Amino acid sequence: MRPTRKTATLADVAALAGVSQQTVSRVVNNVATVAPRTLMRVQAAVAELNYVPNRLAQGLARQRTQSIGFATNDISLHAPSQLASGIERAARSRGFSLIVSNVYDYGIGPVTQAIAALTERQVDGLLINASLSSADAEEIQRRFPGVPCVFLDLPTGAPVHAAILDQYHGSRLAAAHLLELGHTRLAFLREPGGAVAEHSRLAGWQDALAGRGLVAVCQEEGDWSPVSGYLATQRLLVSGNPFTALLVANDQMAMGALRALWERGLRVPADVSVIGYDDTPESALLIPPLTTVRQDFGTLGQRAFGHLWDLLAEPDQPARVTLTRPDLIVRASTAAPPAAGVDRLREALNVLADEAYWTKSG
Amino acid sequence: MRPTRKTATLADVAALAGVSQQTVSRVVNNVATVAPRTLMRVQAAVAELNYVPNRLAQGLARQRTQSIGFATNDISLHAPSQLASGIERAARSRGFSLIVSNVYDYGIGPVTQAIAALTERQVDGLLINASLSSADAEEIQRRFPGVPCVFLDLPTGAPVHAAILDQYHGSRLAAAHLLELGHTRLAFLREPGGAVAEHSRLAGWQDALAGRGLVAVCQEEGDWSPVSGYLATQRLLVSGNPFTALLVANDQMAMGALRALWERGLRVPADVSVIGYDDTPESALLIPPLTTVRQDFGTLGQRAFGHLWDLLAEPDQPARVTLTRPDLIVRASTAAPPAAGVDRLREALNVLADEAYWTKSG
DNA sequence: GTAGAGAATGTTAAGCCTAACATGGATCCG
DNA sequence: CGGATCCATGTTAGGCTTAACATTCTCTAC
Repeated sequence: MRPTRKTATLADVAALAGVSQQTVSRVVNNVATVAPRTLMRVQAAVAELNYVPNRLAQGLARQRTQSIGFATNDISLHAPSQLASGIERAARSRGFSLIVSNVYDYGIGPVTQAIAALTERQVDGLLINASLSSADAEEIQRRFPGVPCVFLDLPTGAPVHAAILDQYHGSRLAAAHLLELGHTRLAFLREPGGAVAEHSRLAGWQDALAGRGLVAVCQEEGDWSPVSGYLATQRLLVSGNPFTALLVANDQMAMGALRALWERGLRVPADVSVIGYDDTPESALLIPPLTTVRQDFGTLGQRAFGHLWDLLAEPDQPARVTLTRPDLIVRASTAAPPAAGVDRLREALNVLADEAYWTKSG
Repeated sequence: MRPTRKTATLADVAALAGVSQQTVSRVVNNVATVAPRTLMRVQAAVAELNYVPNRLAQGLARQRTQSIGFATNDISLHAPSQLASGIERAARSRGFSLIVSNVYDYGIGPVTQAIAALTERQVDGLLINASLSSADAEEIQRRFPGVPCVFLDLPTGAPVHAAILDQYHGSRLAAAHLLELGHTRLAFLREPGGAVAEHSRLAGWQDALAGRGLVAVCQEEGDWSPVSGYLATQRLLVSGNPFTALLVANDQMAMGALRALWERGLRVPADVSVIGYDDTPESALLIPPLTTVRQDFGTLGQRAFGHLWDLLAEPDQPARVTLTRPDLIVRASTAAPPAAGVDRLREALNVLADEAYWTKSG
C-alpha cells in the first residue's frame, strides 16, 4: 500500500478529537445532534487537520456521487459550450460536479460509448446533448437502466425526460418570416446530419415551405463552421438555381454566407435575404446585423439541470418534456425580395438558370 | 442499505464463474497469468452479467482515479471551450475522464474554490486555465500539495509546470506589425483584468510601443464579448484622442470594433487598421478579413494533457514550461496609416482632439 | 426508585475493488 | 525422492466513508 497518505481522513480527525469516526461524520455532515462540547472539539480537529471528505469513499458508501455526466457533441461548438457553462453553474451551486464526455460522431453508438465512460464513474444522472431520434433516446434509456437521463436535443414528442428548445418551431418561424416577406425562391444551408432527424432545423424549413406548396430551390450541407457556410454558399450560387432568400442552420455558417454573397457583389438584404439560427453574440454586430432565431443555451442548461435534479429526488415520475420556444429576432439581413426578382443574382453570377427546375418550384 | 443493486459486481461474476474475486479482477485488468480455461469461464461470466468495473471503488483501492480536473474561466468562452475539447479528447483516449469546474471571478480565491471541488473528487491531476500571476500559481501548488498541476495561462517564466501560449510574444508581434506599417497613434482595446497581469496581451502591446518611445493614444477595457468591443470602440472614438490603428485583445471584440468603425463611416484599413487576437473560425471571413494572432487552443489542450500525463508518471520532475509561440496572420484589416493622418477620423467624429495629450504621445 | 424516553456516542458491517501475501499443485533437478 | 521453482489461484486486509444497530447516560414521570 502506498504510504504517502497526504490528506487527513475521518479516522485521523476522530483520533485527534478523541471521538469515534461516526461522530466526526455526524459533525461534518451536520446530521443528528452532537453535544456542544464534542462539536467544538471535532470542529477544531477538522480545522487543524484541514479535513475534507473524500467524495469517492462517500460515493461508495452512499451510493450517490453528487456528480452528473454531460455527454455532448463537440464541446468546442457554440451550443455545447454554452450548455456546459449553464449546467456547471447550476450543478455546482448544489454541490454537484460535472463530468464531460464528448460524442465524437453521429449515431447512437458513439453516444453510448460516451455515456459508458460516465456511468462507470457512477454519475447520479445524465444530461445528453446529441442529435438523436426518439427511438434512439429510448434505446439509451434501456441500455442504462436506473440512471436518470434528461435529453437536450430531441423531437418534441419523445417519451423520455427532456429539456429542449423547439428547434423545429424556431426554424418554421424563420421560414415563415421569409415567406411573409414574399420570397418564393428559397435556398437552404442545412446542418450536418440534418437530413435524417425529424426535428432538425431543416425539417422546420421544409414543412413551412410545404405549407405554401414550395420546396427549396437548392440546398447544401455545412458542418456548423463559418468556412463551411462560406463554401456551401458558393456552391449554392453556382448551382444554377437562383434564390432570393437563404435559410442557414446556424449563425456561424450564416456569417460565411454573408461573406460569400458580398464577394459576389450581392447585397444583403437588397438582393438576397439571409436568416441564421442561434443568435450568437456576434450576430447583432454583423454587417448587416443578422436576422436570426434566438436560443439561450445557458439558461437551457440550467433548466435541464433543474429537471435532472427533480428526477434524482423522484426517479419514477412519468416522462416530461420542458419545451422552450425560441424567438425570431428580426434585424437587417432580411427584407422583401427584390422587385427585379433573381435578375440581379443571375447577372452577378452570370449563369443560365435551369429552366426545368425553375418552373417546377417557382 | 438500499437493496436496488442493479449493476453486477466482481463478487457476482466470481460466483457465476466459480472463482475468487481476485481472479476475476486479474482477468478484467489483464494482469498476471490466468489459465486459459479459467479465463474463458470468467470472460463468459463478465459478458453475461454485463460487468463493468466501478471506477469509484477502483479509485479508492488504487489511490488513482483516472480522472483529471479542469479549472477554467467560463467554459462558454472561445479559448476555454477549445481547450476543453482538446483536453477531453486526449484524456479519454487514455482512459481518463474530465471534470470541469468553472472559475467565476478573477483572483486566486475563486480559483482555489474551483480547484477544491476537484480535489475532493480525488482527481489525479489538474489543468488550470485562469489568469494568474506566477506567485498565485506557486501559492496554489502549495495549497494542494501532492496534486500534479499544469497551468495554461501564466507568465512565461513561472517556476511551475505549464503549457502556455506565449501571449506576450503574440501581442508584441501584433503591435510590431502596426508599428512597421508606420502607425504612431495606436489605441488599445484590452482584456478584462489585463492591466494587472504581467503576461497579458496588453503588456505585449505596451512593451512593443515603449520600444519606440510610444504609448497608447487611448485605451479601453472589454469583457471579451463582441458587444463590449463595440461599446469600447465607441468610447475610444469619442475620447478626443484620434488613432490610426486599434489593437484588440480578441477577435470577438475586434468584430464589435469593426462594426463601430463602420457605423461612423470609417473604412478599415483605409482609415483605421484593426488587429485582433485568437484567429477564431469567423475571423478570416469578416469584412474585411481580420489580421490577427493565431492560437490553436485545441492543440494546446492536447499538449497540456500530455504534459500532465508525464507528470503523473513521474511527479517529482523539475518545473517545465512548454511554450508555444503564436503566429501573426496578416489579412486585410491592417495597412499603412492614411496619408491624411487622423484628419478623416477627426472629421468623421467631428471632435476636437485634446491637444495636450496629443503632443505628449504623438 | 425505577421504567421509559430520549439524547449522545460507539460498534459493526457494508459499499466494491486491489495489493500483498499465502497456498496448493505441477515441474524439474541432482 | 526431497527440495527448489514456478504457475494458478485463493485469502486477508485494507482504501474512506456511511447505515444500521447497539450502548451508555441523563432526565422525567409516576
